[in-house]
Amino acid sequence: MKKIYSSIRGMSDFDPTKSLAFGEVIEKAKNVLKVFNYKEIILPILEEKDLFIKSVGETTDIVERQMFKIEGKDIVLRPEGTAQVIRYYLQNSLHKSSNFHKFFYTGPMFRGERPQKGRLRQFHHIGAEAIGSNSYYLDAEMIVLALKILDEVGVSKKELKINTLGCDGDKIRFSQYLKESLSSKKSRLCDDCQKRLDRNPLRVLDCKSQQCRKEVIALNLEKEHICGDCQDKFQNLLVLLGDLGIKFTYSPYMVRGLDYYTDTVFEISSDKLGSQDAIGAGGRYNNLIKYLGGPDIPAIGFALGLERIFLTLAEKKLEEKLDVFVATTSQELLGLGINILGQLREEGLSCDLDYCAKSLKGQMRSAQKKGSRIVVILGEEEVANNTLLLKDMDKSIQKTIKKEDLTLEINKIIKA
RNA sequence: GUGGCUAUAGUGUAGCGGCAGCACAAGAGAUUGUGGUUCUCUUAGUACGGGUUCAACUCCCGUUAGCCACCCCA
Repeated sequence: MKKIYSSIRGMSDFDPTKSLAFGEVIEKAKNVLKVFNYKEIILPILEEKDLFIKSVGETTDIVERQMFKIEGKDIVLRPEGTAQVIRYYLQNSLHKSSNFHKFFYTGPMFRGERPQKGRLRQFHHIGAEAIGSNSYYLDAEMIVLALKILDEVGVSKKELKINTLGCDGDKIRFSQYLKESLSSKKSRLCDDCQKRLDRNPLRVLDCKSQQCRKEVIALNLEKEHICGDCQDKFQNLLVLLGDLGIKFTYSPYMVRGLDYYTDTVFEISSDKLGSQDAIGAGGRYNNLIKYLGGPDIPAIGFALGLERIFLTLAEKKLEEKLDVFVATTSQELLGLGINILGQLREEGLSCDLDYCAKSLKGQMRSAQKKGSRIVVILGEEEVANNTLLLKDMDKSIQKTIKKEDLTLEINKIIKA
């Protein structure tokens, strides 16, 4: 038996129906982004590995074991977009051209995880970044924008979770505190958390294990680890969101897994997704630009997972209907048929004919299957009289027209 | 990355250690230039590679892919 190649693990094909839905979602999202004045940038799929080590974090799973490397080079397939946008921003010294920028991007991202529903090795993000302001009004805009996009594309049920991690100083202090206060109880934490305590103590906070949760609650954490400024800002943001009518859940134990996040973090989830329930997430990354060698400029962004968005959408029967199908009574007339197609396509009408030598009956069947609104029938009789037979498929009526009236008559039917 | 489950025409599904069925879809046709309903016919399958056995789609191992939970994240 001949070998049939299959796609690479975790990388799926989009069939015509999915592609149509994909295009529709992207288009709707882009319209919202445009209304919010975000500018699209299209960036390469390959980046220097070090960019992600420095931004996402050396000890994160993404960097430690999920990146696809180009053999023999320090180049990887991008696992996410934020670091890349900042790379672009700094490379072009955009802070010198204006003190505030809004960008968005869409495209494939790559992470070598074990695939599951809602978790692919090649998946698609649509992400937005706003660079140059630390205002909580901007935080609110970001959240409103993410929700608005999801509304527009038809994700009805979703939950917004929000938290603040505090500024860099807060994060360091709090990590230290957790390390110290939990070290005596280390043996009671799950295996994962014992490791986390050394490497990334904040992650212990959102562990799902009952035992770890108990220990975290026992610490009786207030928000004292967050400095006054950050607390005020966060409070203001929550009030503002309330005023804007945004429903949210304050999730004090939510910690995002990418090192660059600071202050406000949020996540939007759906209960239709099973284990991989986050359809979008984002937050501030006020230190990233400085950390990547640029000036001290605050920024915030989010990313939505397109495949996960699709999973939440009820499967719609999306079909592209054909305006006109051209049927001929013999193969010899195909040349004339093709001329007609050319004429119709100039008018922007979608049309097609049969290349498989089907009988007229067969052609009618396939016209019907393609959802054709109109069938143009071309036979010897029509050729002799310089006419065409025009059939309205919905009404099941047909009439003979003069060849030169073709587009006129078709438009009459379509616009009726 | 860890543990587990699954794999049968294009799709959805039966079945059995001894001839692989069904439905839908697809193609052809039903007095010859016309679609949808109906009827007839046709095409098409045990994911891949090994092993056990007289005999494997069935049992075992491996590979690949998908799924579930964990992990991670969008």
